[in-house]
Amino acid sequence: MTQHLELVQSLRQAGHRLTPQRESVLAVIADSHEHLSAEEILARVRKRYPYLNKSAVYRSLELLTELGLVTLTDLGHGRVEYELHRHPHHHHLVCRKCKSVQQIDHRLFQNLQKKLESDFGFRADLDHFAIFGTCRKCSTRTAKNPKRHSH
Amino acid sequence: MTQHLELVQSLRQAGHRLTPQRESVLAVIADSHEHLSAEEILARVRKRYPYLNKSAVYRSLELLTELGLVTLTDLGHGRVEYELHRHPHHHHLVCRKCKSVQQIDHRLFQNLQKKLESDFGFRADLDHFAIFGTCRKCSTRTAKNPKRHSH
DNA sequence: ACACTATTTGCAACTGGTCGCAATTGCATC
DNA sequence: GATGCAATTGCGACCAGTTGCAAATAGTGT
Ligand SMILES: [Mn+2]
Ligand SMILES: [Mn+2]
Ligand SMILES: [Zn+2]
Ligand SMILES: [Zn+2]
Repeated sequence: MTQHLELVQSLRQAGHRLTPQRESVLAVIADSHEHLSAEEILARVRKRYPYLNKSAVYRSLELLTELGLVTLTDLGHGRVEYELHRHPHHHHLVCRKCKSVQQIDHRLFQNLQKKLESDFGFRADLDHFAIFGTCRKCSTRTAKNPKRHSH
Repeated sequence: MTQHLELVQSLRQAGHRLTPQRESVLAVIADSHEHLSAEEILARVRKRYPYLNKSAVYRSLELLTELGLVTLTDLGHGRVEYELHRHPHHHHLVCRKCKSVQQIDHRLFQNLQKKLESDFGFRADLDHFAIFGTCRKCSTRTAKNPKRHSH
C-alpha cells in the first residue's frame, strides 16, 4: 500500500506513534473512492479489526486531517464525510433542492485565495469546500413549473 | 421595533403563524450586534419570556433563516452562531492559530459567484461564509519565531 | 529480550442539536 | 366571542461527535 509509507513518515516526523487503529482507518479511506462518514469507516475497519472504538476513529481522523492525508467536509447529509486528500484538490456544489453533489476544480478558488493573501495577508485553507445553492435543473424547473424536485 | 413588521409580513406571506417564541427569538437577535449561539439566545429570551424550550429556539431559528431574516455560520467555536441578516452581507476569516475573526465584504465573492452561475448554472447561496486559515500575524510570527500564539 | 514512560486507547459520561408525538394555540370563520 | 383545526410547542428520547480518565501499548534505551 503506497499510503502506508506516507503515513509512517508523516507520523514519525511529527512525533506520533503508528498504531493499528490509525493504520486501518487510513487504509479504509484510501481504498474508497467515495466520501465516507465516521460511522461507515468504523463499520469497515471492524470487518478486519473488530476491536475498534468510536473515539479512536474520530481521533485518528482528526490526526490524519492535521497531517494532510485526509480531508473532510459537511455535505449536508447529517454527518461529516471524509475522503483521501488527493492532489490537486477539489470542491463541491450541493443543491439544496435535489441534494445533488457536483465536483468542481480548485482553480475556481485561486483568485479568491490570492486576493485574501494580498489584501489581508490571510492564508486560507481552501481544500474541500462545500457550497450550497440551487443547481441548474432545479432553477429552470421551479422557474417554469412549480412541481416537486427529484434527484 | 422595525424588525417586527418585517417578521409579521414574511410569516404571513409564507403561511406561518406569529408566535411569541418566534417573535422573542428575533427580538433578541435584532438587539444584539454580535454573533449569538442558540444557548445564549435561549438564555436571553428567558429573561423576558421564561417558558421557552430548546426545540422551539432551534425551530424558530431555522424558520427565520429560511425567511432570510437571520443568518448562521460555524465559526469554529464549538457551536453554530446566529446573526441578523443585514445587507449587504459579509463573511469572516477565522485564524486557526489565534482564533481571531475578521469580517470581509461580500464583493470578494462576487466573481466566484458569477463564475459558478455562468459555468455550471449553479446559484450559490453565499451569505455569511467562514473561511479558515492563518492570519497575517500568525504567519509572520511562526515564520521568524516558533513561539506560542496569542489572541 | 526487558523495563520505562509518554502517548494512545477504550469506556462512559457528556454536549449541541434533531425528531416523533401528544398537548396546546394562532387564527380563520361564523 | 365561541368553534374548529392545522400549525406549533414542549417534552423526552435520540444521534453525532467530544472529553476526562484509568488502563494499555509503541517505541526508546539497555
Ligand atoms: Mn470530495
Ligand atoms: Mn457575521
Ligand atoms: Zn438541484
Ligand atoms: Zn492568527
